[in-house]
Order: sequence, then C-alpha cells, then structure tokens
Amino acid sequence: MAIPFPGQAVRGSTTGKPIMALLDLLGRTWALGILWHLNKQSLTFRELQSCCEKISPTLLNSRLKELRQLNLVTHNESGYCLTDMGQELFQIILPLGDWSTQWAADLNQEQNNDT
Amino acid sequence: MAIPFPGQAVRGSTTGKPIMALLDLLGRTWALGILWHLNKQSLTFRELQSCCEKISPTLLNSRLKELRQLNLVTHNESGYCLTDMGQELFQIILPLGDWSTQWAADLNQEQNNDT
DNA sequence: TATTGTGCTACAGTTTATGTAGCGCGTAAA
DNA sequence: TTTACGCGCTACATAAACTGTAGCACAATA
Repeated sequence: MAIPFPGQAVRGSTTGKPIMALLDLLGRTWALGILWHLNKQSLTFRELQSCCEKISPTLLNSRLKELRQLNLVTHNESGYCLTDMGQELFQIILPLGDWSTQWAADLNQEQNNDT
Repeated sequence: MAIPFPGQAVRGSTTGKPIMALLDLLGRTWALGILWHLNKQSLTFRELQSCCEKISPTLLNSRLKELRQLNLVTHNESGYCLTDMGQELFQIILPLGDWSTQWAADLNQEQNNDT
C-alpha cells in the first residue's frame, strides 16, 4: 500500500490536500491504535505486537514504516516512540478517550429506552 | 465485519473499552472520510459516493450502517447527516485539518534539508 | 557454545474492498 | 400510462489488504 504523502494522490482524493493524506493514513488498520499505545512509553516491536492484539508482524512492520516515513514515529534505544510531530497529533486525538466513554454511556441509555 | 460496539470485543482489544471500539471504527476504510465530508452539509448516498472518490457502493453502505447503528450518522429528507453525537466527534477531529497543513509543511522542509 | 530477546521476512490462507451492472421505488413530465 | 429520472441500495466476480505461523539474522548474556 503506497504511503499517503501530503501533496500526492491518496485513497479518497487526488487533490493532494494534507488532510486527505492524513485521513487515509489514520484510516488504515491499526494506525490509530499504534499511535494510541505509543503515547505513554516507548515499546519494542514485540511489545507493540502484544498491545495490539492480533496484529500480524507483517502488517505492524508496514504501518511502522509508513509512520516513520511520515515523521510521526521513530525508533530509539528503548524501542519505538512518537516523534514531536507524533506527540502533537496524539494531543489532538487524546480527547477521543473521554468522549468515547460518554458515547458508550449514551448508546447504553438509548438501548434501555428501546426496551 | 462486526459493528464495534463499546462494551464488546473489537479488533485490537477484548476488554470492551469504549476507546478501543472507537479506534476500531475510525480505523476502518472511509469511516473518517465520511464523517469529514458530512460535517458541512447533508449529502445523498450518491453525493457521498462522489465525495469519497472510488468508494464502492457496497462498502459505503456498510460504513453507513455502522455509523448509523452507533448513533453518529442519521438519514433525513435531505440525505445523510451527522447526529448530535457525530457533531461532537467531528469537533474533536476538526483540528486535524489545520494540523495536517503544518505537518505537510514540515515534511517538505525536512525533504529539502536532505538534498 | 547455547540461550534469549530483538527486529523483522516469507508465504499460504482468509477477510475486506473494488468495480460494474442493475433492481425496486418514488416523483414527475410527456 | 408510460417513459424517464434520481434515489438508496444489492449482487457478484475480481483484486487488494490483512492474518497466522514459522523462522531467519543479529546482538547480548551465561
């Protein structure tokens, strides 16, 4: 799967708009999960594998290559970690955590109303 | 593909944590793109198809079913649109737009430094 | 020298997504 | 009243993406 560089045609858009490249990237299996897990601490390849249950090493490696080339993730002595840019991106998606618990509560509420 | 309800096992996690369901959902092909395009206005099925270049009607329909069941998207007289909860979610991911342009600029910068 | 842990790669099998055709429905003009 | 249009889809063959398991090459430690 081609790496979605801003400025190039990506899945969903031929315009080259950066947001479209980003949405393509984040919309790939495990990409969001990898960013999410790398926030707290550096993780080795195999630690990442066990965090992301059932990710195959083949795919983990592909995603890591993409994230590294797009300057969101890097690799140091203690394993894989977010770059500064990756941290910025994480700060944006961080509120998804709290929001999702409210979302889950509302879905439950609704389900109860139906019964 | 099973709909990732919070509280149930999803791709990447068997814990049932809402954030994991959300990351599974948003990590599916086109899900983020659909939310992004529906923000400004309601769109018919066929308008969505042409916004999301190259999405197949089969898949668009699957994603819409998921998003509707998870109470993020609904369907009214003028087409598909975000629910209140969908709007909330959109507000969280909205900053991705501005951030992505900076990200694209930084990537370019870096590329120039290498040459 | 053997063991353990690292980051991977190979590859067959399965799942997911695409691409094209077209159906059934409602509206509305001829 | 039938022809035509746009709507939301569905069917299905083909293609692409992902999984699961095995195991390689390398480095550090025992």
